[in-house]
Amino acid sequence: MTKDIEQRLKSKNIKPTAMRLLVLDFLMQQNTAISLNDLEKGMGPSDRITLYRTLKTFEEKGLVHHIEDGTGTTKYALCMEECDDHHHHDLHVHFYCNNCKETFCLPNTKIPQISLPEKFRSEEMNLVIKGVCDRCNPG
Amino acid sequence: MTKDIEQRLKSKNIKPTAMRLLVLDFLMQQNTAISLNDLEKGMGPSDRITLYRTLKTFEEKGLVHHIEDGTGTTKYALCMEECDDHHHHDLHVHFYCNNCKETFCLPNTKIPQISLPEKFRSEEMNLVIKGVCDRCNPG
DNA sequence: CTAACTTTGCAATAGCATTGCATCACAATT
DNA sequence: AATTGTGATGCAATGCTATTGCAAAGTTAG
Ligand SMILES: [Mn+2]
Ligand SMILES: [Mn+2]
Ligand SMILES: [Zn+2]
Ligand SMILES: [Zn+2]
Repeated sequence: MTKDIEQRLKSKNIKPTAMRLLVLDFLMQQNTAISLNDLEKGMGPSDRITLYRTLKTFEEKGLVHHIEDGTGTTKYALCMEECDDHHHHDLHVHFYCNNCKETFCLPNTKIPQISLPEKFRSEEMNLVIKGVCDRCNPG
Repeated sequence: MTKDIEQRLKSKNIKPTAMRLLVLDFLMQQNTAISLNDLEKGMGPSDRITLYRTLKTFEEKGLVHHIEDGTGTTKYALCMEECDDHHHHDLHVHFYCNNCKETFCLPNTKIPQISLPEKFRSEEMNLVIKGVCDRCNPG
């Protein structure tokens, strides 16, 4: 149902254009975080910059979040929490597989509370764990 | 004492060239992590690429570690733990100040143990906290 | 001194992120 | 229905950082 997708955009105050419907549809099919390149290759022929700005818009509106996994290439994934245009609260851990080079959201693995030194105030946290993912692990 | 610095290089199996002595000296004067640009500006006139490779060498030998703080620019800082050419164990937290834009090592703030989902195996961890640093915090 | 190896400097390239601007699509207004 | 304003899109250009190739200079061992 494209209605679903359209509704999801509207609920985040994003105008549901054709391009945006396609991008969101594509994002919903992923089970790993993807790069702008991945998006470009995965979609039909479309302008890279428009895709870039679509992702930016989605992020601003709290529909996707970006992940800096240490590869130098920003990855994007749908938000699972109730993010909005004012706050992202992605306190889940991200995982980068050294073997298959995929980046995962681990929505059920939360970043624990950290007690910082005196007078440091935390506003955001980003924890990336690198290793071998479930699919690449034998056994 | 330049002898000190020289010894520190030798103990990590790094040949103490003039350039490397200067770079290490500079690094030891910092109390935040610095970028290649910072290094270039902070040093006398010197070749950017040589500085880049010097940092790479230092990192390979376990003298410095790099930090991806999410700004897109890699930062470097001296290792405090007993890293060697085979293993970095920087399980401390890094902090990026949204106000002064500096990146800090918090050597006394360790990354807690995280229990990952079934079959995910951890090899490295990187936790960056963003917020306001002690120097930028009133009170 | 010579030969082998390492470090340095300069030039070039590769990648990704980001911006400017003109055009297009759409929806509200008259 | 024509007008007009706003946002979305497409294309070109740029900026910035990381990275590599190669030749010159420096260092060390025999
Ligand atoms: Mn995520
Ligand atoms: Mn550190
Ligand atoms: Zn994997
Ligand atoms: Zn600060």
